[in-house]
Amino acid sequence: MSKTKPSLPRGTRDFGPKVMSKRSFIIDIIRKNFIKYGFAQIETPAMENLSVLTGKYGDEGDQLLYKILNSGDFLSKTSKEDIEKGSRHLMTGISEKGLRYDLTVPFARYVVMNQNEITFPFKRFQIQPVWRADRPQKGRYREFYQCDADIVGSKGLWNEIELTLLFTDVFCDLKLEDYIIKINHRALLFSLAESTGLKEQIIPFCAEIDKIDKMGEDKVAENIKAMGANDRQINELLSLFHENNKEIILERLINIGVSKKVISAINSYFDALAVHSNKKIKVALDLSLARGLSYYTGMIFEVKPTSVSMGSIGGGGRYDDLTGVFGLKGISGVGISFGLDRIYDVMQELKLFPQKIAGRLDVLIVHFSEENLKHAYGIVSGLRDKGIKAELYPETAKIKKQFDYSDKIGVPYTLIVGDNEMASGRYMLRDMQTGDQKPLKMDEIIHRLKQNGER
RNA sequence: GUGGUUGUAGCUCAGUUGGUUAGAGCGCCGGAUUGUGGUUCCGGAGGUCGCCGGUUCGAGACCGGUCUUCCACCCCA
Repeated sequence: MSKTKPSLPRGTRDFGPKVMSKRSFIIDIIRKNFIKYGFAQIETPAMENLSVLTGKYGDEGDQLLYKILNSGDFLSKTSKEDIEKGSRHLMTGISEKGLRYDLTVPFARYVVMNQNEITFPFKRFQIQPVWRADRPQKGRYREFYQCDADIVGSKGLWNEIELTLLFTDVFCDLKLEDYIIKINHRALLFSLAESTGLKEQIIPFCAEIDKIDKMGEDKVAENIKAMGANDRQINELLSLFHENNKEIILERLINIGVSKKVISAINSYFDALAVHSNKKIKVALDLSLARGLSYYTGMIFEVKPTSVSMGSIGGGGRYDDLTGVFGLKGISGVGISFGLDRIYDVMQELKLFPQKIAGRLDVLIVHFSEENLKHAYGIVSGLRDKGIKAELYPETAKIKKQFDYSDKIGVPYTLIVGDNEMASGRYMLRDMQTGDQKPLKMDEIIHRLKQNGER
């Protein structure tokens, strides 16, 4: 067999122990909060049938789907004509499965397939990787984790409020403060498009105003004009974006035809959040927020870091009829998603990871001789039985080498087992940070290590 | 998918208009130090210059392709 140079597909990564402990730090906080809010965990397969995935993410989304070649002689049922018709047509004959693109659509499929067992409202969370055949950049990967929480089968506004609080709690626990939750409502966007005379071009219209931050409003105004809006309509639109007072904005939106029901929902939403004044809720109405995913129908959310150049680190919204395409009508849902990999990148850039993320060990036992080593067998087990993460240096080696190892793995304490210790029954516990060491009895050692482990 | 950009030791990078045996710092290994790590000193290992092909007497350097990195579109977590 010829030797191959090891390599990884573009946009995918290995996670070593150091990175993994930081990723786990984030995941643990997200999971803990999901559970605190009463969500139940599920998992779905990495691959789904293409019939489930295609057509749910718009044309661009479909192109970003990873498709899996059929097994066996996948060309046997194709003809020359199929090949001549192009890869798009050919694909339908040779590929029936694809890697999931997000967690929401597989969840919708799950809900429909398990509708008889599910009690609504159903709250589920899911933390799994998704795959997109995108071109990688910073903060953009081909394999990345999403952490989703959705509530289906309930139209109550409390769900939106609760998810906003969930966003807030997670970022608070992460000590990530440089972010803003932007919210908007599809109905507002729709009315804006209508009053700008672009009712029929709602999607391109949204795509344009979504770019105001990036391209500036002059350029966007120009593009909207090219779509057919007149100067008066454009000025009207821009003046709305210039308005900072939320009440005035909402009032003007009523004037352009947004239903009072939607406006009062938005008002109730902000009022309810104001009640939770003990939390620092960083939420703002942003009329330019559009979001791409085509299935949102109500309120939409996006979490943007404010001091780091990075795309959104979370998002979500309400979808009234996601399960409809799978044959289950009338199930409304709302959900949010945390982008684990981007949260990691932001926290890394802002140096927000705690200095001491729980290490893999509480204590390492070092020794001077074969006899010491054997004597220590019982000590490690004893410590482990007490719930202490303990390791025994597994072979005789120079004590210097063993301390060197302790240093590198960053263990907070070493326990020294030598002839003196064996004779006295008191073992030398060394604090690797300060260098202080003291001969202690076993129960004192356990007490000390447990205290340190809980910190 | 379109356009650009990057690649030299484990890491960060030097390497003149193409010219002997490709360098540094950090890290790594060993020793100074046979019951004590982080400092210091001494010694050592480590490179098919991303990969394939071409031009040339001669390529790390030039050309083509490919993979990878990052960036701008597109889109998005």
